[in-house]
Amino acid sequence: MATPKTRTPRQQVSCIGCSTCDTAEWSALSRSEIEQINAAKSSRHYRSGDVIYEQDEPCTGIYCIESGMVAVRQLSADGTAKIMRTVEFGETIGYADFFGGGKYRTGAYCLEPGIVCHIPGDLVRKFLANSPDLGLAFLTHGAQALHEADASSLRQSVYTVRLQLAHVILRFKDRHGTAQDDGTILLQMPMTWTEVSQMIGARPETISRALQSLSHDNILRSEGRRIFIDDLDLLLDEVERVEAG
Amino acid sequence: MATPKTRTPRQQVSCIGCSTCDTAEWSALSRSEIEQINAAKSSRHYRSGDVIYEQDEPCTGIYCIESGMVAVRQLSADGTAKIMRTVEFGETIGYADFFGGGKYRTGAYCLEPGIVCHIPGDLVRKFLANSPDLGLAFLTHGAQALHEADASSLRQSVYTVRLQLAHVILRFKDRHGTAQDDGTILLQMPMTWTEVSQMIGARPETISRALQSLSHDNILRSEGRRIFIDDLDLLLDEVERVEAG
DNA sequence: CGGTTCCTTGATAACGATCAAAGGCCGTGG
DNA sequence: CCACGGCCTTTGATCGTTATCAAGGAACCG
Repeated sequence: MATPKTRTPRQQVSCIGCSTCDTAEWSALSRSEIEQINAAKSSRHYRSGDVIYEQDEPCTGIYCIESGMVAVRQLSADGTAKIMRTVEFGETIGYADFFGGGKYRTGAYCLEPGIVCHIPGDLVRKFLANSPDLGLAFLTHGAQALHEADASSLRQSVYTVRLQLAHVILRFKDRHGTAQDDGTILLQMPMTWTEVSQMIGARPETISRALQSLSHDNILRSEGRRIFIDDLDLLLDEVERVEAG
Repeated sequence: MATPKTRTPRQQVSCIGCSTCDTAEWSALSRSEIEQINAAKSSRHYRSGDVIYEQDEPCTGIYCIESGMVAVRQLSADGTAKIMRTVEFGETIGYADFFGGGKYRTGAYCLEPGIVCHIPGDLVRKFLANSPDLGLAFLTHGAQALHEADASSLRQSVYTVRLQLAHVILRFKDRHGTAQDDGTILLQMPMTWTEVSQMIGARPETISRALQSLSHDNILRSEGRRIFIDDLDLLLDEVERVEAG
């Protein structure tokens, strides 16, 4: 039984029945193994902006998102940050860095308040040595992440900022959008526009102008972090015109 | 014992003693398992430009590069290609797509003539189910690939084309460069400049101009696909000035 | 040889970055 | 409760980089 998407934040959560354990990789584990994780893990509530782990820190283990939304970012040497991906409840992060070497090569912090659990590295390694299924699950997840990274990189090469913005909005629409009575879709952005600019690899000013441009074409209206998608078809066209040639 | 880097292309190769089997993931397998692979695999010689597998084709297995250099590319809907990474002998490709879903989400073709072996998917799956070590090896390799994709994406966001070009040249220098008597380094590019432009996500004209610009600053000279790096320090500075802040 | 692909160069335009400034929103502390 | 400071957002003006279009020449292959 899936845990409902909206949940009241709890300080202490159990792996038993946790949405993360029902999803993806952890479902490969037996009940008794999950209980071992439950005993060894530590969970903590994070507020918006709280850092889960920092780039270049040594890896201590991996993290499960119980609730909230997390940004995975990479810092350039000159200090500018790029958000590589966002992760929501049910997903595991830090495993690629964990397997790839001793250090976190990306950082992670919370966009929305939420609960994140830490699973010690030893335990992961131990289970992995016995359970090929768990390894395969991580492999599948990692392959998906790689594909999305590639796709994102491709978009960055060929899309204008306006197009990339449309793409981002459509992505979030699926998860965070709610249909209104008047047929428009209300979308509460889960991050600041500055952070959106870091996802796309542009400047905040450029995002602001791209938003303005979409607004001018009567595709949407924005009020702060809220967006009203007036003409979803136009927005879809915007992206599909390029994606479908 | 590692097989020497330069090898004469052979039509038929054995996995026993093959450089690929000594490296990375396959070293996790026992001798008898490698012999099974040897019996089931098929190897083939590819010329420059020959396609190993095409995007959107169903996955039949994974490929080991025995010799030569391979480009992994992704096609945009409008037909423009982006080279996501290049792979050389000893590495395995296609595994991420294999684990990630039924279809190849990237395409692969040879930049240089070489021998590539195909290992049927069933066999991979079978070994993977029994050998956690093999899974872990793929996991490690995949994590590395993801990290490199992230790093490349970050560079694309913050570097100018000239800087990215300098970075690419330095990458290839390590593998393909040879020191000359006069202190310069001779580098034979393993791909066309148009392909370099596809790696970087720029137009060929822009690469040509960036090359011109580096040339004008007495950092290097280019003659066709050959580059003479006159001032390696300047070239390193070019990149480090940004990487080291 | 003839055709193709690749490379180069020039002129121009589009896009996004940069710099600067002002207003809004929010949390903090007086 | 209000004032303050900080961060986010917006807008304008300008500049730099890269794309685009076009055409000529070189290299390569059948």
